[in-house]
Amino acid sequence: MQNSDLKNFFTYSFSLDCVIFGYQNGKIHVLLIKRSIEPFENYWAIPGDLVYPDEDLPVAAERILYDLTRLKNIELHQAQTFGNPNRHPQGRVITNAYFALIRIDEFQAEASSWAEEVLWVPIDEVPNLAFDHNLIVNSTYELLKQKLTFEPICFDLLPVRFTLNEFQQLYEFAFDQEMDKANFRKKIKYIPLIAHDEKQQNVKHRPAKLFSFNEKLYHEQVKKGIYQFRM
Amino acid sequence: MQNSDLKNFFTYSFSLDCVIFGYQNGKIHVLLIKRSIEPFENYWAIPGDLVYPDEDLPVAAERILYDLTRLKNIELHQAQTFGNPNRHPQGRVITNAYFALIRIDEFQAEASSWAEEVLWVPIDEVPNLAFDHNLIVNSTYELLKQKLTFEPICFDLLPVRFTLNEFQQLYEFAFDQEMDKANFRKKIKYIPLIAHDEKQQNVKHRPAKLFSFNEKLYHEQVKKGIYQFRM
DNA sequence: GATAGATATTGTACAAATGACAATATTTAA
DNA sequence: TTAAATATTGTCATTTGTACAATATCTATC
Repeated sequence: MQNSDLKNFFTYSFSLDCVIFGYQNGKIHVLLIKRSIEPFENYWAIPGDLVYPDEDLPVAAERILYDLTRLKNIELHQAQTFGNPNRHPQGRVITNAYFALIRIDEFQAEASSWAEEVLWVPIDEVPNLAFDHNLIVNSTYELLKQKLTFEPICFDLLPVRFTLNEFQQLYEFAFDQEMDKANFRKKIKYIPLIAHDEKQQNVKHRPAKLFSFNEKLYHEQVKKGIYQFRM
Repeated sequence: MQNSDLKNFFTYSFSLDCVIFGYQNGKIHVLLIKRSIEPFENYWAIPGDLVYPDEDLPVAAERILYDLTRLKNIELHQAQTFGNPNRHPQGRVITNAYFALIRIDEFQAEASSWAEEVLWVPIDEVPNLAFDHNLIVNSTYELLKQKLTFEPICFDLLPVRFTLNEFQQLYEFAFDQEMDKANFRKKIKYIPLIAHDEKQQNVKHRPAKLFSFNEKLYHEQVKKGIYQFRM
């Protein structure tokens, strides 16, 4: 990109910021990067950058996340758009937040490009961030909590094959609500799960059966209108 | 705006489209305008236009809606952002949808600016629209239905004082589900309503009691955490 | 002012879902 | 073989949901 182009681009441009929520030890974290460039050099921020002129938003989300953190194969979901005219000190930059939920230990984040460091920080210990990124993180966290009720994104936080107890623990954490084991199993009766023959390994007690989310059946049922996910 | 500016602006710009849902005679409608300008001249579309470089999004939403339809004092809510690179034939235009819910008979929509006509069309009879506006309308309608479940925005669609039957009709339409009268009354048992002494007027049968939504009590209960609205 | 017509409002009985608690089953470790 | 640990299933009272019926109250008409 030439300098003159950059100038025009930057008087009115569109960026995309990724709020990556990571689950570990029963806690939700957010992935931050340290900026090595102006503006807000040396500030912590969420990974984000300008969208290319010919790039679709979901593609941009993946590219930007990979460029800055080397994370890939993560399903990103659209969140809110933030367009305050003063949110970026160098010009009008409207930004669209995308978010994802991952298990921290299944991925390896590495600083790349102009990201100097990466850091997982618990959601309730987020420091002062660059731009309006605190607003973006908080708003997106609220949205996440709502979406957990209506969309089966909780499975992003579980291993592909999980025990019903793991599922229940996640539920209890996400909705901050304890639940009886037997009753939890009744509650999820209609969620399309695949029961495998395989069992939990290396536990000092009766191993639990492993399940996985039946994504194909889920989409079929939703399409037919015979099922709507609700936690 | 000068011609050269316009050119740069238009190679990469940001617009805002308003999905205005209107309720009348037990049906949800969408407000359309007929475009008198290219591209998509003479096509029906939802009211939308470019956001000014210094304009915040909520302000732009109000301005654009007023410019094209003369509607004002309507509470607009942000919905999704649509950024497919080919969605606009003349360049890259990313657009952010905003939506609102109103009672059609309480407002007067009038074509203005480059809108040649305005039209309320039932949600299930929306014609082929300009750009990707069918996608925007459908996605936003899904979002609306989700929000109706968790937030008491349905009362925006009812008269301030309404009968339980009116309320039920709205429910049945919004969720596309018929319901027994007696059972509907049980279902809404915990929704904070004020029962007035006043009754329905000018009907040829036993008039129904009038109710209104107890917004004050609702907010108090939500604040205390003793109640969460759910339809 | 009595009665039919229309819709509002309330009641009942059964089915299904929920919640608290208990019982049984399967594995490891000793 | 038995204890320890957790998985899984079962029971029953309570609440909520559903279908249907009964009663109440108003208007219109004679």
